[in-house]
Order: sequence, then structure tokens, then C-alpha cells
Amino acid sequence: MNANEILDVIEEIFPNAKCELHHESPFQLLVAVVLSAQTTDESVNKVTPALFKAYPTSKEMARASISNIEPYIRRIGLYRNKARSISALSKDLEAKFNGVVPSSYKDLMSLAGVGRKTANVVRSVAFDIPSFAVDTHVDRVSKRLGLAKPYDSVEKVEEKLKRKIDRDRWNQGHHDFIFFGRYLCTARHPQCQKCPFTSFCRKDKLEAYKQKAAQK
DNA sequence: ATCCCGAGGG
DNA sequence: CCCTCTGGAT
Repeated sequence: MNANEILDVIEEIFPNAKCELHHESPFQLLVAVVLSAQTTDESVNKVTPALFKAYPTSKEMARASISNIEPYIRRIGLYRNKARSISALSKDLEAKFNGVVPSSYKDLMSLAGVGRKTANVVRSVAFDIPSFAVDTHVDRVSKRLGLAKPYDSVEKVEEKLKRKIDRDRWNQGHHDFIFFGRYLCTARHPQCQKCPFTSFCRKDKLEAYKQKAAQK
């Protein structure tokens, strides 16, 4: 089964895969994605309503002190780094881009706390530019399904997925993999009974590789 | 390679 | 108790 066929099957199981981070503007999406690092989006959605009510745009966020931002996001973890990031990011957005979220990798990744993965999500969801963000779910699922090697970096995984999947399916395919990884092919106790791909799954090989890499 | 870090699930 | 959650900067 090739990558496009795998997507066909996943879309039968999860017909409504989409971005689940609540936001009302590209700026709010950008902040929500930064907050989502190592955190479930469900947790992010619990804190963003109050945060965005207090600071709806980069203008208000840039004026807030970090110590005023922290209480809003403390519950999601990594909160000091994240408060510092969204403060600096908002100030930069005002100063360099007049508060308008840019769409190029170069401009997006020049912002505090924004790396390749966050830039890809913003490009895809806010601007509908074909992109393929590789996060923990996409990385794990791609390697279990044999679309990437266990030792591939996230950059290499992104490159391979973009090569193997039709360009007009990149944005939807990203969310398909996320839903598959979040709700079926989970990290800890995947529901292999419900999985249509067990005949070629490489979960065991991936875990063996990780074991080996963890020693030393 | 390590650190940041709280919440929720098993 | 232990693991995982749409990472990024140092």
C-alpha cells in the first residue's frame, strides 16, 4: 500500500480530521501552536479563551509583561519558556511585520519560539499553503507505517512524506496522520485490533531501534 | 544531548 | 508510579 492509499484508508476511519486548536485569527493560531509544544491541544484550548480575551492581538500581547502572561498558561507546562516566547514573538510581530503574521518559512521562523513544525502548521492552517508539519504523532506514525526509517530526522520525514504524497493532499494528510496517531496508533497502547495496517507495521522494529539508541 | 514543566491517563 | 502530550532553544 502506498502513502496515498494509506491516506484513503485513514480518511475512511477519520473523515473529519482537522485542526483542533481554537483560534480566531492567524495570530491566535500562531500563539496556540507555540503553546501546544509537548502539550495536548485539549489543554491548550482550556487556557486560550481567557488568554485571548485579555490579549486578543499581538498589539495587546506585546504590551503585556511576561509575569502577567504566565498565570494564564501555567497549567500547560513549559510555561516560562512559552510566556517568554509569545511575548517576544508579539513584540517582533508588531515591530517587524506591523502585527501581520507572515507566511514564509524565513519570516515565521525568525519569531521567538517558532520552529519548522510551528511554521508548517501556520502555513497550512492559516494560509492554506501546501505544507507537512512533522510532530511527535506524524513522526511515530510515519515510521510505524514504513514511510520513513527509524533513524530519520523530522526534516527527513517531512521530505519523504512530501515526496510520497500528492501535493494537494499534504494539508489534509497532516491532520489525517495526527488523528490516526492521536486516537488509534497512540504512542503507548495503540489499538492494533482496529488497525488496517498491521500486515506491514514496523512498530516493533521502531521500538527496538529506540531501545538501542537509548543505551550509551 | 539537555532542559523546560504541568496535567491527564493507565 | 510512569509515560505522553501537534517543540524549540541552548
